[in-house]
Amino acid sequence: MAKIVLTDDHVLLRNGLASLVHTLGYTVLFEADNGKDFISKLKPANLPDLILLDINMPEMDGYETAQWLRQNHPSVKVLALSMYDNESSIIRMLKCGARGYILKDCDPKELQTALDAVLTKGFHYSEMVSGKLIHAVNSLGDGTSEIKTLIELNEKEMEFLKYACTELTYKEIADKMFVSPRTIDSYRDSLFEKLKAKTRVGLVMYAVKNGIVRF
Amino acid sequence: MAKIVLTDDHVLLRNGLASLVHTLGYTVLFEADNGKDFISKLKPANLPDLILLDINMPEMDGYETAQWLRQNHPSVKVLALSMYDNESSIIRMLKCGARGYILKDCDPKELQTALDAVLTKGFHYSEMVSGKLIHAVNSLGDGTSEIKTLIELNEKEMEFLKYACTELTYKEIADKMFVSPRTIDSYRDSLFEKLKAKTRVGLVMYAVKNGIVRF
DNA sequence: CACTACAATGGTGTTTTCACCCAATTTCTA
DNA sequence: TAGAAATTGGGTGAAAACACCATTGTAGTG
Repeated sequence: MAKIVLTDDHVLLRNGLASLVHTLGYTVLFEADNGKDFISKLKPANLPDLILLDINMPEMDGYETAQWLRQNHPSVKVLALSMYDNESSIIRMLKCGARGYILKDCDPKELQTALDAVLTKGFHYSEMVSGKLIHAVNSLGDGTSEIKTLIELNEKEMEFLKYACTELTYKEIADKMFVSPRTIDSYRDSLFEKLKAKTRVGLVMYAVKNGIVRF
Repeated sequence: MAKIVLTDDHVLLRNGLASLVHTLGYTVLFEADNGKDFISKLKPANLPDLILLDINMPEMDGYETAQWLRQNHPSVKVLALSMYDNESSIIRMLKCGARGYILKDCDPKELQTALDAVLTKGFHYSEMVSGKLIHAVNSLGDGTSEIKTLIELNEKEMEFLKYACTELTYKEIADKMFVSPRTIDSYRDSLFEKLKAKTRVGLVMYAVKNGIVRF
């Protein structure tokens, strides 16, 4: 009987998952509100077989948690759970070590399929969330290899992107980040290219879609 | 034994709600994916006592559904369910006839309290979702009265706001809406004032927070 | 009817954003 | 170790966004 942990900041959804997981014959080892909570509740002597991991959470999100798991307890399989099916989140999560990726509004049957697949086969790519990824998955290898097409944002760009979602002007953002306004221009321009955006609004919508800003 | 209907586009969350509602001793009459689905499944001969209604849904959202219910079946009590606790959503939902408003990440106990309160007392204001509203609720009256502080957006402003969340320039938006660019300026300025925003990014973030744009 | 309110529009000017070209320094890498 | 790539920064000009003020027409209201 496989042991499963649920990590999601939405208690009610967790409840739904718990009952479903229970009826599927698995054991819910425990539930956690976020990555930090999960780590604090984890007992190395009684590791779960699988963790159902939400991406957008306060304190410590799904990406960080998955990475931590890969480094500290690689035997625990990660099945990512997300609100939206945008390609970059999926790839990023898979890159962090997730064995599969399902949507919160999926059918319970699909969750069951995914759970079974990850536990038995070790992964679940399904029809890869509305047909995305077909081109990217091929170059995925063993799960630790790099993905070239992935959108990588460095620390600075990430920080800038968050500020870009506020009403601060670029000059004000420059002050906050202790760099010159020209540098901010560079950050913006490189993000425009990476995210295929043309305006600041495009950046904001990208950040929203990818859970980079919480609201 | 009260009859309850669950309307939410997230199947898993609905599952959680269903099991919880069930253990609380209530009957789940049926579940629906969105407002349209709800209306099609509703049988006038067997009306529910209460509907747990999500706000952000495709096809027909919580606001529309609540309004439809108030006009067609006012005896059905509405308990709104939302992701985020921003004041305007709450007020708007209450104005559409909701008897209470709880968050998706609330504690199951709070849901129980809210359900019981709405079914017995007819309403549930709790600590009003993180202390907001204390000033607005006083002027609420019987639930059908107008609220002055409410943010009302007309059709044009709504349409503009959606376009503002794209990478279109104001000029292009003007073309799409068949008005002059000056008129777009007006829409923008009135939104700035209503939404207390200073920049287009502020408008976008408002739209995101309030589920005016889906992503 | 006069008065008010509001939606649509225009003019003008400032600030912010964006595009394009370029340079110095560091860091990575072949 | 030489060259490529990334990081930070600069200048300029055009386009977009924003502020403020004013006019017209229309709908509603006392």
